[in-house]
Amino acid sequence: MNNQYDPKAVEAKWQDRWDKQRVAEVDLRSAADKYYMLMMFPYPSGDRLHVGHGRNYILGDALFRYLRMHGKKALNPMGWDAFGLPAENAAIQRGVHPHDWTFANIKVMKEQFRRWGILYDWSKEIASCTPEYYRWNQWLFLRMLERGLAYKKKAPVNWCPSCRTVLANEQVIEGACERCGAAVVQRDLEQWFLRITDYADRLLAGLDGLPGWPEKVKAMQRNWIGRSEGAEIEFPIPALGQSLTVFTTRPDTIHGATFLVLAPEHTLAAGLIAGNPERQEIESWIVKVRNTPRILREGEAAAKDGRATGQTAINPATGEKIPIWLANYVLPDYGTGAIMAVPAHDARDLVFARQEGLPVRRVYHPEEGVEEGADEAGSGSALGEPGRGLIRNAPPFDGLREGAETIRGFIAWIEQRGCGRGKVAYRLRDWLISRQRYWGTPIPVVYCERCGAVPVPEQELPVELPYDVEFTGREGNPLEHVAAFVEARCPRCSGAARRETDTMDTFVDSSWYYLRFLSPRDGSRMFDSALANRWAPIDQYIGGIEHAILHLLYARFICRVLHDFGMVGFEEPFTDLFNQGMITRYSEKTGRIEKMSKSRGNTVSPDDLIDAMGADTERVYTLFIGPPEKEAEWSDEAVTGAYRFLGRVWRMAERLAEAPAIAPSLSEAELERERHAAIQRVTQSMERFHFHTAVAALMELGNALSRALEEKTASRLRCEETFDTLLQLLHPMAPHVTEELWERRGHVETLLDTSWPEHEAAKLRRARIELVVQVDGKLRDRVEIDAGAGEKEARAAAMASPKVREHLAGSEVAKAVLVPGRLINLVTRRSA
RNA sequence: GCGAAAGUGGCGGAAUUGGUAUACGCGCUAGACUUAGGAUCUAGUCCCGAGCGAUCGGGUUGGGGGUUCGAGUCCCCCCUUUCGCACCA
Repeated sequence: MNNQYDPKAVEAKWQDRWDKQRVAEVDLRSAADKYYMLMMFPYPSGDRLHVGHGRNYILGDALFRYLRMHGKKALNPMGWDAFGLPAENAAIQRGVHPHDWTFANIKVMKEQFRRWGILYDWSKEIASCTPEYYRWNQWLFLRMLERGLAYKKKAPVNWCPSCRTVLANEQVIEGACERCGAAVVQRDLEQWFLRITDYADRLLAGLDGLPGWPEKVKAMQRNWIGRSEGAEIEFPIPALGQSLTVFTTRPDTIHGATFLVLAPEHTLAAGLIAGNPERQEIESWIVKVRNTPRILREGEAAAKDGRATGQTAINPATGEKIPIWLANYVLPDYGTGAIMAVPAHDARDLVFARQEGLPVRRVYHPEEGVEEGADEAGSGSALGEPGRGLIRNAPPFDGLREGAETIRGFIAWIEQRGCGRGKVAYRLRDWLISRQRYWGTPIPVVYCERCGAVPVPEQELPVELPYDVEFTGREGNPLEHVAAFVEARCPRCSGAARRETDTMDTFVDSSWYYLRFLSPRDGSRMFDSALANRWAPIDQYIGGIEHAILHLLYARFICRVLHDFGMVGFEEPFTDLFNQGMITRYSEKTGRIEKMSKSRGNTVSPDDLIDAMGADTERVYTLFIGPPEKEAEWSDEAVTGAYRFLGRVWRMAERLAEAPAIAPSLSEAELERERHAAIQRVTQSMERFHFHTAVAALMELGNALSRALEEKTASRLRCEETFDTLLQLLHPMAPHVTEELWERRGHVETLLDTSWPEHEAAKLRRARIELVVQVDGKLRDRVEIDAGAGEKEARAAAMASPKVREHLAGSEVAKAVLVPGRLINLVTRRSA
């Protein structure tokens, strides 16, 4: 007889059984109620999952099993976000085809999920790299193209002149190509965009209707959308016979605009420097700025660098001629790519004005008697604090106070004079979906010499990725060299045409996958709207904070597009969002505690851990490690705490026989109380996602039962009942060992099919309680008293305590505050 | 710089609504058992002081102030840390 806890055989047995019985499978049409949970769409990257990754899935599975025991057959599907750059890199570096590499990785990951004991509805499995899936990316693209939501424009890419290929941002290391080290340049290419900016306002407003989302994520999205109200103002340029439009949030400072600054990329730049004697120098400077990778240009307070164009514009408010400059600190794609510089009220403009010796003119002046700010840009740098100053020398606005009201007045005045209009600008840019890569969804367009860009007709979808491709990492997109793919017929005129070789950003795949899970094999449509409206939006989405912005914003955008197309009846795809914190661990490499990752060499392999202590141990520890929304440091030593706990539970099963048939005393009511208290605490903890306190409560119940067995204070029946409850409550965290012990206890039904226990309030009450006695708020004694005792009795019992008397000596009790069932506080007044 | 969150034993952390601070676990200490192990069990473990002792007294949730019979929790000021954003006009 072996009473050593050995999880290996037990876990294999139950994993096998869950697989065979397809326990997580949900019939979407007949399910009585709906609850749709979702884990992030994982990328099969080829690196084995480590225990840090496990947190997401283990958390989800604990929730799934918990719901299941509440009678909810939740839908928990899993699929693969299978396109992407690493597959292509693997092909280049190791000569494995991205397709084969990806599917090999998927197989490995599925096995890892299995070993964690995670239940997914695999009948709904999808992989975004299959034509059955990506044809609907193409279909959606065509619908968006029809409605002007997809369009093409020039945009810069990172270009390695030596490899003659496009690089992703992460392939550019300090301005150089990661492979060959050549200096990377910015090159303009015609690329496809989705018009997410049309939805900026709706995406922003929608955040207010998401109480189930973490504030942090909503704040990040608001920040990313970056809405700011202001005005567009026209500054006439007499020499060119046209005017320049700038965007400003501070039209009220227009009288202080002493020069204009354009981004070097601005379309008017060439015209403005045409007559400049230093034109050549300026042109090469422009090229230099443009070739600076965006990350460097925007990064860490890069020095301001500019050139005067030699031209002037007219400030429409003052009628003055002001110089026009080009400078790197003005971004080409925010606002109009041009600003009116007000150095007196803008810190950046001030720096630049001082550097170049440009004039500074104040609009707002401190009020009489108000201390003047430290420097001349003091006022105005803190917009939104009205009353910081008054306008002077700007008729007809003199005397107005800084604030939103004044700004509105200026906008009205500018509109009236016909030199501008109120305008809202967004930081959000349109979504660039073009990738010059093989391993992605081909964009369904062909280019015909006669007809131009022509969409591929719907009946010709999918445009399939060819399998036979050569991967060199050089000479651009491998697809360009596949003649059978590139050479096409124009759908309109049947003439010779060239197929688009750009593929789509993988965020397109992940922005609607949750809908495809509902009808994964439907070859006739993107998804089944009736099922989508029944099962979506997602009740609970669980994933990492790293997707707070891009993925979640794109998915919200696409959901609205589908809504506007009449395909779904809701605008928000994810009702409740939970972001689990990352698992960190000390890294030998860097000497710091960091996010667990392969590159930092601080991962812990679940395979080794499971071999040594079992998946249940990993699960319990992962849930016990701390509040799931916070970062948590993995401790190799602390894992043994979980292992010991499960071992104690395991051995307890045999010790149940030691309990006496009949309780020797009334003290077994205490065990019953502990059992109900545990039910209550675990349930409350689970509802709040506080799995760590749920585990703690179960450890306490285990300790209580262990004590009862040791001291033989409870009958066998009571001990068995307590043990069964422990197994039920522990099941979501440690499914294998609990099922096994449950079965060995002789139950026929599996634990997963039992219903979650409920606590009885009556069982939580004690007849006699310990009442804490405080004197002036300080704990002095505890007295035993009837639970239902009133203030009179409580006070009498408190006064009966010698310790309390001692502390009351020389004082009299002015009043007593009773918290029923908890404490009594005697407040003294010094005796006269 | 802006925004958000958080500071509790040697460590991870607990404490729905203001009501016994430090649950649970790790580590550590002592002991038991043992054909030595990363096994199991028992007891102890916030700090200071007194006592042979069961105990007793005092202090403690980053610092300071306030509200309250009572504050880890609420309010004000300060300090520190982490995360996110950052030439966004």
